[in-house]
Amino acid sequence: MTDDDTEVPGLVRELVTLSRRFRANAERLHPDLSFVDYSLLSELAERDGARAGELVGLYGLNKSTISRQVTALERAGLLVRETVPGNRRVQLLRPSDRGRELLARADARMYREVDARTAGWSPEEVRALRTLLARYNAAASAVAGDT
Amino acid sequence: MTDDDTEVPGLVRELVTLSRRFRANAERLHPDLSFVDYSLLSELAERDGARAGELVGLYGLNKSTISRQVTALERAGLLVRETVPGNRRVQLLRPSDRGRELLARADARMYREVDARTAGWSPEEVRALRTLLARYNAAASAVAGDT
DNA sequence: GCCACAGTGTTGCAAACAGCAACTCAACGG
DNA sequence: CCGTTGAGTTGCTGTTTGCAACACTGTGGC
Repeated sequence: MTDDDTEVPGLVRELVTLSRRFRANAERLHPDLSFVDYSLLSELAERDGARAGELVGLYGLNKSTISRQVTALERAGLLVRETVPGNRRVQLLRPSDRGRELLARADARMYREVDARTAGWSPEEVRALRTLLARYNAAASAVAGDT
Repeated sequence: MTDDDTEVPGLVRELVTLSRRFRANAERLHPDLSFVDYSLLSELAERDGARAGELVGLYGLNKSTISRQVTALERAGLLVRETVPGNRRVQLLRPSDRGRELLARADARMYREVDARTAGWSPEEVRALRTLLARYNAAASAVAGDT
């Protein structure tokens, strides 16, 4: 589009590196809660309950994948399913107390890690990265159209 | 550790969302070259050759994982191994012509995608995201100490 | 020169992660 | 009542990853 095109290849490389690395790193940071489990619980806690379909849309995964991961979390006692009164097809997913507990511990480690990596950054820079990533992620949902 | 701490949780969530989503999206964008293959070829092309151990360090993966992925790429004819004269232990990995060809196609799609997602951004914003991510990734290597 | 040791990569095994297609069950519209 | 759509689940398969054990190369005593 404009002449910021020269930035795009570099941006792609950073996005790829981050994506491939972040998961492995998270596994090391909190071995008791896998990256997948962490991401799901984190999302459910943030939204205070969500349906499986929303998670499918959010991560662009197949519904069978989400179904299995939810089942695993439930069996591990980290999440509970609530049936919505008016509609027996959908189920509201919510982290259990134990789930919140593990999530809080994992969160603490993640925050410490990101803190460490952004040590020496100005508050504005941290904020800018968060804001720009948020915009990018939001655009992602729109572009992909993966509902 | 200043009062930008309030930004960190939000930043973590964006990083998680991006990491979990980006891979699935890349698979859809260029089905002929998996995300894993793309990341490796991209890195090899950029550095114009690298050793397996460097890739291990870069992505924080187990060396067996890299070994297998390199083997797969070689069998697919997308990469060649060169033995370094002075040292028969190491091998220099390089994308083959066919590898570069597929990489170029995948790159084109990735660039288009990122372009689309950053449509409406100012050049400075795109540049800022790239720069901040680059700094974050660079810090990652340092913090993790994963050599 | 030989032998322990460190470096580099490979392989056997097992687990987590993911997609596709076929299925069940619930809701809705005639 | 029946066809259709929506929401999840399950069988099957393939990929991605880690760990431990291995093979082979180079290096440094001795």
